[in-house]
Formats: sequence, C-alpha cells, structure tokens
Amino acid sequence: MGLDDRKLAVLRAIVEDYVATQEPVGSRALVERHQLGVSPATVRNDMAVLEEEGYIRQPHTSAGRVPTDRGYRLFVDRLSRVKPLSPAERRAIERFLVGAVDLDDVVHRTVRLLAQLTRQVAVVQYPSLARSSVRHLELVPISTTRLMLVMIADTGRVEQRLVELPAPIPADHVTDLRRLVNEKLVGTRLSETPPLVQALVEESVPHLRPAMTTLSTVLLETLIERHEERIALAGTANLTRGGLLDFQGSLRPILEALEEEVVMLKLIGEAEPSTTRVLIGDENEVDNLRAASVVSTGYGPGATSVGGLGVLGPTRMDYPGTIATVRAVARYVGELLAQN
Amino acid sequence: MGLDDRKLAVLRAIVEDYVATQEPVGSRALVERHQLGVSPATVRNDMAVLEEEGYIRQPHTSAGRVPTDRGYRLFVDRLSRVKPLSPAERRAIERFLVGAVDLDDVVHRTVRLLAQLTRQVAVVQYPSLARSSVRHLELVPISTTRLMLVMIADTGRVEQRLVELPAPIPADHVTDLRRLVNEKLVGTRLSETPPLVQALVEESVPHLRPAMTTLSTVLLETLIERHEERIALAGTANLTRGGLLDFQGSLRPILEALEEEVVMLKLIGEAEPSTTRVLIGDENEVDNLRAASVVSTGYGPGATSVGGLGVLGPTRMDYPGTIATVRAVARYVGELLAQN
DNA sequence: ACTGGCACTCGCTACAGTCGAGTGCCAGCA
DNA sequence: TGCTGGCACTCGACTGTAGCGAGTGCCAGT
Repeated sequence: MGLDDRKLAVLRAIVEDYVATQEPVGSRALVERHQLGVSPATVRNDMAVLEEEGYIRQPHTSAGRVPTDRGYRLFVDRLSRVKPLSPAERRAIERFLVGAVDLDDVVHRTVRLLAQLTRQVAVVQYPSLARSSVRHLELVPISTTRLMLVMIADTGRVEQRLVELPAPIPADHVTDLRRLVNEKLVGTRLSETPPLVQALVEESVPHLRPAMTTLSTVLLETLIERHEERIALAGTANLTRGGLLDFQGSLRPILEALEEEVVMLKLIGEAEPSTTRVLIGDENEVDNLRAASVVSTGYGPGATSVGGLGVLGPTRMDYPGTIATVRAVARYVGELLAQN
Repeated sequence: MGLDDRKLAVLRAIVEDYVATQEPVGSRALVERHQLGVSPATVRNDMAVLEEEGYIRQPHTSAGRVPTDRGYRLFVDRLSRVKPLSPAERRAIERFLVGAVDLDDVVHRTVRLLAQLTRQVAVVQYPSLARSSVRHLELVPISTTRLMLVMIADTGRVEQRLVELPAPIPADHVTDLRRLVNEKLVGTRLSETPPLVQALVEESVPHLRPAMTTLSTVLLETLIERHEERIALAGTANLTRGGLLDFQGSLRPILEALEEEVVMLKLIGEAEPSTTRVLIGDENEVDNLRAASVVSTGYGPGATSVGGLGVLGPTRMDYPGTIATVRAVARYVGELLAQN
C-alpha cells in the first residue's frame, strides 16, 4: 500500500507539531498550522490510513495522533529536510573548542557543548585505543620492583599502569627496557601489536627477560586485549525536560543504562565519520532504552573514525536539528584532532 | 527549653520509622513499634513539644509527623547509634578494591562501590594535584615545535599537556630540559612549586631559555594555578528510588548540581580523613541541593587527606549506615593508596 | 504526670455529571 | 473518484459531593 505525497506531508506535519508541542495533534490543528490545502475531514481519512499502516497512533480514542517509532523512522529516512546550523551555533562550536589544553579537555568540552546545543544527554567516546598507534612508551621507576608504564597514543590519549616486577631491577636495565619497547612498538597500531610484543619477549637478552615478560603481560592484558574504552557524559539534567512525559514516567532505566559504559559504547562506537546513525525507540537493542532515541556518528582526524559521539533523548526529539548538530560537532572535533 | 530523654527517644523513633517507611509516622504506630512504655496520648504531647521546637512537622493537619532538617541534625549529632558494617559489606569492599590496575581504576571502582553500598549517588574526588608531589616529568617530542609534557604525581595521577614551543628544538635539548625539570621538581609538592619553576627559568642557559619559559608557563598555568581537580560520579539512577517523593518531585536541580564539578568539589573536598561531614538539606549552601543531604569525608594514604569522597541522597536517608559506609570506604581507599 | 475518651480536621477515594476535543462515517458535490 | 461539511459518538479531563479513616488536640479522671 503506497502512501501518496499528501499522506507523507500529513505525517511530516504530525511529527513536526508533536515534537514542538508535545501534545497529540488533531486534524483541525493540523490544517490550521500547515498549508495542506485540504479540509480536516480529508486529513482524518489520511490519518486513518497512516494509523492502519502503523506510522501513528491514538493515545486515547478522543485524542489526537502521535507518531509511532515506525513513524519517526519514516520521517527521518524520507521526510526530514536538513536543518542547517545557525551561525550562532557555528560560532558556539568554534568558541567552545578552541583553547583546549589536552585530550581530556577536548573530550569534556565536546560533551558539554553537545549537551548544550542539543539540550539532551551527550556521550563522547575517548579515541579508541584499538584504533590508536603508539607514540611513546615511558617507564618510570617507582621502587626497585615497581615501574609505572605510561603509554602515549597518537590520538593524545595517555594511559598508565603499575607494573610489579618479579625481581628488583637496576636503573640502567630500565633504560634498556624503555629503549627496546619504544624501538619495537612506536608507530604501530595497538590492534596489531600482540605479535610484536611477543617477539620482544623472545628476543630479549636473558637478564632483561623476566622484567620484559611481566611488562609484556601488562601491555597485552590491560592495554590491548581489554582495550580500555572510555566515555564522557553530560547533560543528564536534560532528561527532566518535558517533565516525565517522555520516558514514560521513569528516568531510572535511562540513568541505569547511561552508567553502563559497555552499553553506551555499543550505542555510539560503531559508525564512520561520514555516516550518522539514528536509533529510534524500539530499534534499540537495550531494553532500558526502548523509550529513547540515539543519534550518533564517528569522529576522527581523517576519514576513518577513532571514536564515536552522540546524543540520547526522547523518541520525540528534533531529529533534523539533532542530526545536524551531532555531525557538525563531530566534524569540528575531527579537525581539532587532525591539528595535533 | 530542655528536651527530656523520652522526647529524644520519640524523635529518634520518628526519624528511624520515617526513614524506613517513607511515610509520616503517627503516635499509635510509634508506640506499637517501639518500646516507649507510654500511651499514644503521651507521645502526642511530646510530639507537640518537638513540633514547637522545630524538630518535626506535619505535612497536613491529619497526617503523622515528619522530621525537619533540624530534627535530622539533632538525630545525627546526639541520637544515632553507630551502625557497624556487616561482614558482607566488609567483604564487598575488599573484593571490590583489589585488582585495580591504576588510579583511574581505583577511583572508578570506589565510586561504584560507594553507590552500590549506600544505594545513593556517590562522588569521589581524584587525589588533589595541589596536595600531590611530583614523581616524574616526561617530555615527549611530537614534532620539532611541540612537546607533550606528562606529569606523574606520587598519588598516581598522570596529567598531560601539549606544549607549543616558540622555535624548533633539537632532540638533545629536549633531553636537557627533561633532566633539568626533573632534577629541580621531583619530590616537591605542587603547591610549593611556583618559585622553583621560576628559578628554573632564570637559571637556564640561554639556548634553552625560550623553551624553558614556555614550559614553565604551561606548568604554572595549567597544572598548578588552576589545579585541575576531577571527580567521578556513580549511582545517579539511585536518585529515582523513592519515586519522586524525595527531592520534592524534580530531579532536575540535583542532576544539574551533580554536573557542576566545582559545586561537587566544594561539597566533598574539605574534610580530613578522621572527620565525617554531614550536611542536611537546608544547611547546604547550594540552592539546588536544598532537598538533599551530603555525607562526606577525606581520604588519603596517611592522616592527611589527598581528596574527598561522599554520597548524596535525600534528607530522608539512613544516616548512621551511610556514615559508617563512607568512613569504611575512605579508610580502605587510603590503605590502597598507601601501598603504592 | 500519665491515660482513655471524644470531637474535630482534612486528605484520599469513589462516584456522578458536564464539557469539549477529536474521531468515524455518510451523503453530497466537483 | 476524491474531497468536503455535517453529525453522532467516544472518552479523557475536570468539577463537585460524600463518606472514610488516620491522626490530632484537648480534657477530665486517676
């Protein structure tokens, strides 16, 4: 059953009105506020079809219509017109991101900016270690049997781990270790590192071997295998806008999901910079987020993504605006990273 | 006007019952559930006095009594009996904190543990840089005009900053710089560092001077002056327990306050490890938190605190239990830090 | 000084009635 | 065939009333 142009226009109008007013929209109001050129009765007929097809529904018999998840999906895919950012927004983005002193700062500023512009919850993934390469490895002696291993990645991420050595080790051995690991590993992607680390242990001279073995274990286990992904959150207070109407009355499941880093990573950590992913309500695999929508994309210095970012909000959100903002912010962050 | 022992016992009973049931408590219920040895009528007289003195109040004329902030204060100061941790809780704390791989991990585990045990929002401040001393400074060349400065503090904190040099600098100069700053600064407290950094610039040989000047600026401005404090949060979903009855219906102000790092730092970043601070409702200077209570303390490897931690919840909280848990967690974290 | 008894208050719930927004359907018209 | 105006109908939201019951304050009695 095809939907003709007018029916699509009706759906678009319903989505736009409902997003704006947060109230079920009736046929009369619709023809008043949009130039549809037909009477309310005609609109009602169209609405009946749209409802039959599952794009809209009635909360109660005597109420107006509300888009369903499927309706939003159609809207996003075929009906929404791109909404260019306002100059003010562009300026806000630029102003916000200059002057960041380090990666942490970049990520924090970004996530706050995104929350502020979209007025929703923002999530930013730190540049993924798996997609970073090693810029430098530093070994700092803490005691004779303890080293602090600091890894600096080309994305600016810095990770540190405590290494408990099996036996005391003199300072010049530490220097040797440092030289060796840097020679072998600098410049390699972390995801390709394991065989190199393995080789490092096997090739090492006997007196360094025990220390090198422990060091490699730490490297492999805590940095590479369970590659430590991280995220930053902001704007949770925005969940309370629309006073409990969104999210069917309880923020609890949303707040719980937001605290699960693994869940959030899965949500935002997939897309390439060029694509924007929109997950609407039910499409979400996380049960706790069945009442929410997520708009996410990747960011990176070039065409490949080093991390994801996005926002989470009620299914009743301004998709075109949100998508535009998420894209713009991701692009700016990518440029910022490219400068380093 | 003095409150005799029985009136205090009545207040204690009211607080305990209200905290447990979340419902205004009447005179009949009180005598049934506590061994007060008097009749409801007598309790009513006592209640009238307590109300006159501002320790309890009636939500409506025909309802039971509810403690006021002042009532909770009296309860916390004079009436609560210390509640020892259950063995299960002790075990949970130990289990949770072993196996942390680095400081970030310690902080994250701690904040989650605290949220889980108290079933409220937990806040943990990272060890304050101002109260840390320098363990090592590393300079990693990014390009000929860019260095990454990595500072490792004795508390395990690692901070990095990008340094844009005024002119290209050869590799051996970087080595010199690294040696110089480490010689002068390792072991000093960050709060005492400024004159040393100043001296470093003045004493440096001419060909290092420009680079050293920039480096010192970064050190002073971004690490020392606005000493970067950080916090970790967990358990925001716990705010939704007690379904909107706490926090007078809106989580918004609470969520907003939680996102303001400055606010949270002020709340939890004061006390010494030995003392526990309890701020009840109105006592809170932050307007957004007038409906909440905060229990906080300091933690550190020794007797002085390097950071604060605490929990935030409704004024109607289990103070004795929360205080005990916060103290215990702080002690364990202190021990953990002392081991490094 | 405490207690039992009693009148009183007032929030909560249930129920009935009204209002109005919005619908579905149908006959008529281009 | 497709659109429109008209009309009966539905049902949620709101209002007002009444009864219930938890809880209180007060008072006279022990």
